[in-house]
Formats: sequence, structure tokens, C-alpha cells
Amino acid sequence: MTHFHRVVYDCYRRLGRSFPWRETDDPYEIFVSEMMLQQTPVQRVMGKYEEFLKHFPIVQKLAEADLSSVLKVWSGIGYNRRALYLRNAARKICEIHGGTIPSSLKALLNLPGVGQSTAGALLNFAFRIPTPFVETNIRRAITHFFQIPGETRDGEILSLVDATMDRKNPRTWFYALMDYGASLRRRPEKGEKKEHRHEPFRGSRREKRGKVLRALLSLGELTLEELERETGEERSQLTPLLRDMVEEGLLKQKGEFFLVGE
DNA sequence: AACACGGGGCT
DNA sequence: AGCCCAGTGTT
Repeated sequence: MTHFHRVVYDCYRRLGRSFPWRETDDPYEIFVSEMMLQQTPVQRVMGKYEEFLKHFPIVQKLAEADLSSVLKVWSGIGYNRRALYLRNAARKICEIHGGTIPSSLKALLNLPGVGQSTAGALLNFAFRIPTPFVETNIRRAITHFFQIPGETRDGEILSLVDATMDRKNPRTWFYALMDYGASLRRRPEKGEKKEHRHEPFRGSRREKRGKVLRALLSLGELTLEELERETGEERSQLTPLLRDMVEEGLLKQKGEFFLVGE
């Protein structure tokens, strides 16, 4: 038990957070939470998580689901392509792994939408296999405590995570470490890495994509003309955007109609 | 290494 | 209007 451990665990006792996905041991339920939490505030996930599991309680149900039904529940969380990744990951889990969430890093990384961070989180939280990983709260926790520059490479952060993690209690340790990191928001160190800045959301291509998706989810299938009217966007803006969304598998085109699904 | 990808809440 | 927030896939 080092000083670092004492600080982190002490913080956890004082202001550790409780979430539905921290109460379950079901790897599928934890998997869903990790996919939702990518680049998404915890508070927002809280509002959708239980509803999502009510609609898709087990991985087989999600695997069978139409993309439109998944996106209807997902809508509002953001980064809609993650819903497609998640549904497709569920299919792959059913086809290749017999409906069991895989517990090896290699197999997890082969699932769509699962990278180093999500795979690491899953191994620790769902399977209690101690696995170093880096995400924003862990980065903040490590750079703050060890007083290293915010621009420090993930590789170096990762080796510090590896060197300091509590291998006997991986799940609790990473909850504690992430909560410690979360408690440090709002008072960044001098050299804190500036998260790459976004364009304004208003008027952005992202916003247009969101409008298109919402229109198609609520009205079914629409022509280009109808989409122009429903979203209030110009055809010249809509056309390339629709082509990309079809390409990504978010939308499908049947004749002159566009609809949600791949 | 740089980009694209949502959207709600807060100041 | 600008900033923040449990990353991943593509180019």
C-alpha cells in the first residue's frame, strides 16, 4: 500500500460514485455501459442506460435488433455510429463467441467500436483481470499525482498505470482511480493537455447528420426533398452527407427513399 | 498525426 | 459564444 494507493482509496471512500453499471457483474451490461460512456458525460448515460437494457436485456436481443430500434433508444446520447458498432459487436459476439462476451484483449479489440480503453475497462470491470488502460479521468489522475506534463504520451501514462495498479482489486482500483481523476476536474495543472477543440456545433455537419437521423427515426423513410423540408437544410449540403451516412451503414437507400438501417 | 464524429448543460 | 465531457476508426 503506497502513498498513491492511500490517496486514491481515501478519495474513493469520501466521494466515490455509484452507478448502475458498477452494481452488476453481467459482462454484457458492463459492455453496454462502456460503449455508451465513450466521449460521453456520465450524467447523460445515466438517463439512457436502464432504458436501453430494458429494450435489449441480453446480447442476443441486441444482435437481433433493427438498427432503427437501437437508435431510437440511443438517440440523445450522441456519436450515433457507436450504436451501430454496439449492435454489430453484439452480432459478432453471438456468431463467433456463442453469445459470451470475450475475456481476452485480442478478442475484445476485434469487436467494432472497442479500442484499448474500452477493452481494458472491460477486462477490469467485467472479468476482474488486472489490465492497465488510459482514458481521460485516469490521465488526469496520473498527470496530477505524479506531476508530469499534460502532453505526456499515453504510452508513458500506461506504464505508470501498470506500475501502480492494485492487481488484487482491479475493479475497485480503477473505479477509485477514475473517481479520483474526475474529482480533479476544473482545476487543471499548468501544462494540462488541451483536448482538441471542436468547431461550433451550431450549423455544423454533425448537427445536420443528427437532424437527418432524427427525422428518419420519427417519420420512417423519406425522399431527399422531404429531408430538405424536415431538416431545413439545403440539398447541396444533404447529398454528400447522406452518401457518407449510407457508406457508414447508418442509413440505407431504396430507390429515392432514405431510411435508417444497414 | 490529424480528422470526423453528438449533443446537453453550464458560464 | 465557448468550454467541458468514461474514445474509436479512417485517412
